[in-house]
Amino acid sequence: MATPCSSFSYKLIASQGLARRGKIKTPKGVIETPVFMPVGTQATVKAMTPGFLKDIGAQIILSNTYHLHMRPGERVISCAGGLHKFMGWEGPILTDSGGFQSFSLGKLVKISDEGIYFASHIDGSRHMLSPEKAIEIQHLLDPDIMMCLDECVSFPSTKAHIKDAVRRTSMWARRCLAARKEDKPLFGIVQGGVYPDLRAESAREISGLPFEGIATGGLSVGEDRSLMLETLDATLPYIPHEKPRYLMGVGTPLDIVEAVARGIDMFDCVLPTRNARNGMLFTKNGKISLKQARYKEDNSPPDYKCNCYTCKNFTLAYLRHLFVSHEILGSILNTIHNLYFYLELMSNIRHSIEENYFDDVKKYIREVYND
RNA sequence: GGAGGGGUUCCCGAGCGGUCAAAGGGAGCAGACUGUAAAUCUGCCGGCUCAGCCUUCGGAGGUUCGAAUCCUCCCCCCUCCA
Repeated sequence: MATPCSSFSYKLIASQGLARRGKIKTPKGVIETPVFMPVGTQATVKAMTPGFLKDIGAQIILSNTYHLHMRPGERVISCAGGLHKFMGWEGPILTDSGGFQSFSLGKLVKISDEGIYFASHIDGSRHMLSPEKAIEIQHLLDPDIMMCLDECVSFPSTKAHIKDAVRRTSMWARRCLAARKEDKPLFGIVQGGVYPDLRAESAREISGLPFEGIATGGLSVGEDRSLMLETLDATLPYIPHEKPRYLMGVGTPLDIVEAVARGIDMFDCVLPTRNARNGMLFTKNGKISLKQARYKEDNSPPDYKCNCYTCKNFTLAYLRHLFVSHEILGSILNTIHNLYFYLELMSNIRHSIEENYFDDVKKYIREVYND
């Protein structure tokens, strides 16, 4: 299918089973997939400098329309020359639409066909995000990939409620397409809760529209892993092979491996960065909680096999001390490590698909991260 | 020497006759975190043979059906006056 954005393309270069190894071309560079996108909601990946991100191999980061609209406002960013210049990150950026905030902001939100009504989480002021507005803001932010405004529904929800969210998400998808300018890649988002028929319906509708990529949203919102994977299985057959497929907001190392095995190309998740700030490290031997007393005098690195700056230079005893003392450096070092772990995992996944041993990676992660 | 204030569970600190194993912080311990209202949130935090019992509110006596709370003496600490 022809796409309206000549500067954007997806190329499949290898596969193993349903798992895909590909390349996404953007004006800001090529993205090797499967890819993990660190989350930088407020035009910053918390506790990281753009330089650190580059050093550990981040290819693309995610930012957020709702948050940047509230503060500092898209005009400030546009005036600064766009999001890349504003935040000092030269690589590709994907901006989420703010649809997820209809889920996460809970009581501060009201939804109608027109759009999402927010009471600002900052000062309580009233705002409305319509599909057209979400696209307009994103154009001003000037990312490399824009996301459609969707309605992300919490779990569990009634089928009627989800059916309505699917209907609205499809309608908004068309309106987003109508509002976007030809040169800016735009991804559609599939909803449908955990109902296979609604997922299929949503996937067919969204896939029938001329998006550059197709995202699956509304998962990992409370349902357990097996249900999430069943839902993915019910969704992916309806999503075209020639476009990148993005599973939004996912997930744990095991979630990612399972989703790659089903043909997902792109991920983003707050876990490595948030959990780092909360004293939890991902390692090749499983999770480490720095607040545990057992690490008080442990002078080993978090992970002997890890080559990140943190593991090469610091001990668990020190990292625990920083965490317990609420020292800023703790957040920085933990975030460097966790993102390095995620990005290295993705690199291993990519290599394993090319060399046909992805099953080994899958098996290994299942053993270490099976909770 | 005189006048006043105070000693509470690891620490700070409320309580001022029963509803007190004793508010609230902190520390400690454990858990959660999935398109970030998150450097956040939750639980535990005297002991036990644990729907009950035992030991605790500077110490020793006493009043009372009942005391961390009232009385007496003693031991410490702080402020002011000589």
